[in-house]
Amino acid sequence: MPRSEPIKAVRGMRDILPRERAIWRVAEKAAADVARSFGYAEIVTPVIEHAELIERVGEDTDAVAKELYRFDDRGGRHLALRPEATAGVVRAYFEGHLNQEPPPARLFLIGPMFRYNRPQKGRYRQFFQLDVEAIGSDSPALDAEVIEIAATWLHELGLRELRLELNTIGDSKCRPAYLELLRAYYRPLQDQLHGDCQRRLETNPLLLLDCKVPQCQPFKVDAPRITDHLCEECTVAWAAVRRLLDASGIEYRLDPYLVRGLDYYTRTVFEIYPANGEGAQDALGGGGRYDGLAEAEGWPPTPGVGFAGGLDRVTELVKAGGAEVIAAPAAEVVVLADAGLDVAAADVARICRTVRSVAVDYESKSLKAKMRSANKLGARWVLLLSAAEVERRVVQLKEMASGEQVEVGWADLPSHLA
RNA sequence: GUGGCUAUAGCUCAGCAUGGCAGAGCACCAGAUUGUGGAUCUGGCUGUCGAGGGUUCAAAUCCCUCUAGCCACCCCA
Repeated sequence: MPRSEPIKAVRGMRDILPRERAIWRVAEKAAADVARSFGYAEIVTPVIEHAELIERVGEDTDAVAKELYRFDDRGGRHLALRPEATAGVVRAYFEGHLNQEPPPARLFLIGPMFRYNRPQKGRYRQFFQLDVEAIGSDSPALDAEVIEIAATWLHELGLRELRLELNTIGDSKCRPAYLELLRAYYRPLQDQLHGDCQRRLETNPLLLLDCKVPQCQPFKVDAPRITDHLCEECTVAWAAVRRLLDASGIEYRLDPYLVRGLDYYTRTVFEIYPANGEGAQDALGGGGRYDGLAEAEGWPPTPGVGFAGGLDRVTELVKAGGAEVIAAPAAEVVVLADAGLDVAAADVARICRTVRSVAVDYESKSLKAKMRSANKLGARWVLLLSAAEVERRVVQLKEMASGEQVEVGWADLPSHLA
């Protein structure tokens, strides 16, 4: 019989198998617990959004320009798989009338994001993020709060050796003038910049500071710094964020070259890395303030600040840190019945299920083989069932760890397993 | 998107320079042990050698294309 190639997972997509799922559950639970402890409520938004929502919000960023999953549906709508969560959460904030509630709306979301880039370890086309957003307030205290949530989450997971990079990129009041200064500084040097940077000089000069191409590095040192050209409000906010972080004991490093690829960010920007990680795909999270986003989406101007952390990388790091997350056995009790006793086995399992997770071994194998399987699965007890025992409504209850075995009536099983 | 490395049993890999019967360990199955797991011993099963094409009497081995994984760049989570 001709066999065709088995169908494999799509490039860049991966399965989280049961044994890995345990560590993910720990990371997700810590995320939800920490977010809730700061008064953040969970929200779920669609994976699919109008392409325009995504595109309006970050035209010149790689995530949108080169890595967006775009497609048209059967109705001819131009759609996209979300590459990040903020745009959708802000949309939901207005559509769900959360702007009618006392500001700020404190929200968190855990879910998959999609970017069409070249897969590598720690970089997948579908990846999972914890997203935390505080929408409706321009208080710099919320910038610090969001950072504290991020730091607390990672700390809870045992990740202590971290580096928090912090910067401000001004706002619509002071940034335009600064960008002109930056352009004026770089224009005479244009020929010496690499291709992308030459183009960005006019479209998005802030990205010049973030460039890592060697030939562009020498010019950064003398480039004008935004922190020297902030407006009054931004100066005050910048000082407040740092004061609050200092008070909370969170260490950070000022990085004048840290900018965000997305256009809607204002003022605070930050990224979190493992302290000693020299690898490339190692950013654990990042975020910042996006006071221009709501307006870019066509909603009333509304400030906001948020954080996105990568679950894939965080779980990887927790694992690498040697944290033992032992997956609980799929079933605590396994029923091993002789052939033809499936109905009785299911009955017994049903009784036990009131107090323990129970699986029945329906395979036609020797008892020895079934014992081996139960042992491998990590079962705490096995129940042995023969025709004669079914007749008498009893089972042999064996505790695996001690090897002790007793005969128990079916009705008494729950109390023996409690 | 650019450059490089890799792909052989369910898993980890050897075999490939110099073409000549498809291998090992682990896992799995069975027995040693007459319904009873873990340790040990014995035996057994398992393959389109990633896919497609080319060279050759002969290809896992040499050549080309594709696909996928990994590494660096890039980007970021």
